[in-house]
Amino acid sequence: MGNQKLYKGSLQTIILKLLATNDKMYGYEITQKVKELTKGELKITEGALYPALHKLEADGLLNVEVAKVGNRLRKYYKLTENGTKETANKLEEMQEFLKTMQHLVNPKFSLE
Amino acid sequence: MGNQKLYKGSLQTIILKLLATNDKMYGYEITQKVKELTKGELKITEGALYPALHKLEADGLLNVEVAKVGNRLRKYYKLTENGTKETANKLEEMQEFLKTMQHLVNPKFSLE
DNA sequence: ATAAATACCTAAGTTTATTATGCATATATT
DNA sequence: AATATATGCATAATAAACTTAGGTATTTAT
Repeated sequence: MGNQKLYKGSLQTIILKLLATNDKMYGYEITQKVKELTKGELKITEGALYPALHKLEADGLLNVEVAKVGNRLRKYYKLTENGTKETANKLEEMQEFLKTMQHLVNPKFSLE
Repeated sequence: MGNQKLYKGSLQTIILKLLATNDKMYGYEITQKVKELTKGELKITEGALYPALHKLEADGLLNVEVAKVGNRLRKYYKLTENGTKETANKLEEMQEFLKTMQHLVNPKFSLE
């Protein structure tokens, strides 16, 4: 597993992008999806995830809908209208960041 | 300018990479070089830079050599042998991070 | 039975940066 | 000549975003 600390600052963007692709997801599902998509390279800890979800909800970017599956709770999160807009912004910023960083650390293989 | 907070965690790698390319540099020069290379997208603050340089030196990855230019001091930093090894590691981690992130936020344009 | 997986959560502490200062010399502008 | 900007170093207080460690409870696999 690579250097986890490089991912600092990108958690919100990752969550928003997943919800843009998957419509609605619950917390545990997000951790599993990220693990799967990154082949174990990135493991979202719950101590980071849940506060992040609560903040996104407080900021009006996510809606929550509680579901009961068997005897257990699930909280499904979904993008609000504002959340969809903000996702586009954050993805653009992320793309610019990745391009800049790629250029910085390896000019030969820059994306532009 | 994009989202500065995405760069959190990558400062050490950026410094090491610059020193791998430019042999020796002083602090202020690093801030200017980064601004130039990123076309103003990333501005290294001095409050982040100097403590980072001191830490890299304390960790034995950099050597410092003081020079006097006119009446003003410059502290030239240079990779140690260990620093060169660590730079290679950190650049590999960075490449993996960038690839993973690219894949996460935009699977279509993934680098592999 | 017991362990591991699923599912939520919070609090203390750490890391890494930003913001705000401070000091001093050199150069450009009014 | 006075003032602002650029060069060059540095630290301290604060903030942001995590990790680590802990808690509760249900479901499935061993």
